[in-house]
Amino acid sequence: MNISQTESKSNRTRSRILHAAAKTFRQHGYASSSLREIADVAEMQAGSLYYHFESKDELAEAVMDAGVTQACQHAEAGVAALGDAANPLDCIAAAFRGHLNYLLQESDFAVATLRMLHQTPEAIRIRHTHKQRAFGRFYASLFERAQREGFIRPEFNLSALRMLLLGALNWSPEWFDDSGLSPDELVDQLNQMMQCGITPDKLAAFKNRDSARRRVQ
Amino acid sequence: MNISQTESKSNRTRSRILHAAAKTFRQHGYASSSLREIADVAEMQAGSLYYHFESKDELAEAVMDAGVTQACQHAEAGVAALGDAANPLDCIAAAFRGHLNYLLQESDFAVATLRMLHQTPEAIRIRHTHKQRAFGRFYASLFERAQREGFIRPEFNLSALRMLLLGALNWSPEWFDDSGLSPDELVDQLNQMMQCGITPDKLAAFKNRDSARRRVQ
DNA sequence: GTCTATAGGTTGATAGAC
DNA sequence: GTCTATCAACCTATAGAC
Repeated sequence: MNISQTESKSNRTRSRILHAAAKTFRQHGYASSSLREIADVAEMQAGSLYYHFESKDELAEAVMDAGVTQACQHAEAGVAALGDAANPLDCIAAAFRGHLNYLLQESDFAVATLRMLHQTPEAIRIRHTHKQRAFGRFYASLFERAQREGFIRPEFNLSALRMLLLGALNWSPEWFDDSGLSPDELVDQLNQMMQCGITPDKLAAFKNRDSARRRVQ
Repeated sequence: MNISQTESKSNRTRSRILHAAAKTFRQHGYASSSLREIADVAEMQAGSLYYHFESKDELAEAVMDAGVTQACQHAEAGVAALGDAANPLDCIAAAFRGHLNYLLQESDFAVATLRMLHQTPEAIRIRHTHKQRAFGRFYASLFERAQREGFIRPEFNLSALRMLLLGALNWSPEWFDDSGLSPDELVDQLNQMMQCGITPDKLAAFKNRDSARRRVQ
């Protein structure tokens, strides 16, 4: 009893520090965030952080780990909710929905992670890249299945396609607040563009034929 | 004569410092890049930087200004090369081509700018946001014309669409080196997805466009 | 214009009281 | 577990020699 209560208390403090760090790192990046500021947000003194974390680096890495893990979990949960019979494009769309709702609503962790990438010591960056790849493979398998089953045209380079789309997601926290859209509306736009393109078919086909002819003449 | 030679020498040194700063900021971000390191790359002593720049902030802002300006110029140049008769989707594709070729090949400035955004003092960030908006309006006008003329379906929120696509561009330096693609191949994938989507049924429409685009390069 | 030397301030981290 | 006090290292920026 005593032990579990003690652990629970310690864990809650640790969590409070992690949230404070994520918030601060998100706002100012890694190097510009001092332990004094993080401690201030967590309502403690800077020296006290060291009871829970060995160094600033360890704290940063813990935030980054949580950032990838949580983003991955939300994307996977989106797919899982669809059930087994879903078609591959719906799976990708659902992963984006889970991922983006998390990225835009809940998460200082994931956004802090994206913004800290090129500031942390190299050892951290290397380890983080490996963890990130596991997340990448999850998405890669969704795209591979979709292409294999004929839902994505064979000429697409799946790796490039995946990274372009993840880039669109990852960049969205930079501007989303000014857009006036809801996360779900934004995902709808992305999925529409991804699956059907932006042109009205017949009009585009017609105009394009036109402009092609004009240019070839 | 003397004056112009002096100015030329001074300008060349200034440029050397700017390039060193861009390279260093790109690699480590704003706060983690010390003036000593920048000076080292520029092959001078840290104190000497102050003859050319008043502060680290001014140096950072100069790099960021160059980053937006150059990216904007390359996007505009891509469109300008098309001539007046080009259709709106070709204009967007050409802007992406110019923009992305710059972002992936030439530029420490633009990438450093993207990575410094949330680390600089707020005054810099605010001024930079204003300059960035001018670039945004350039793209916005391309998309508005395309939608007005029927090349983009009316249900698309143009602002969201634009920012999603620019996010895909802005994120590409993070992974491009591992992709094995050329910048032009990457732009082709992006433009294909944007215009026709990734599913098989619209392939024919794009192939029509393809011959037109390739003549323009 | 560039150098060296250094002031003045902040940072990550440690030690010891409670 | 948290606090206060403090150290050593590093940073930006300045001053003055050349």
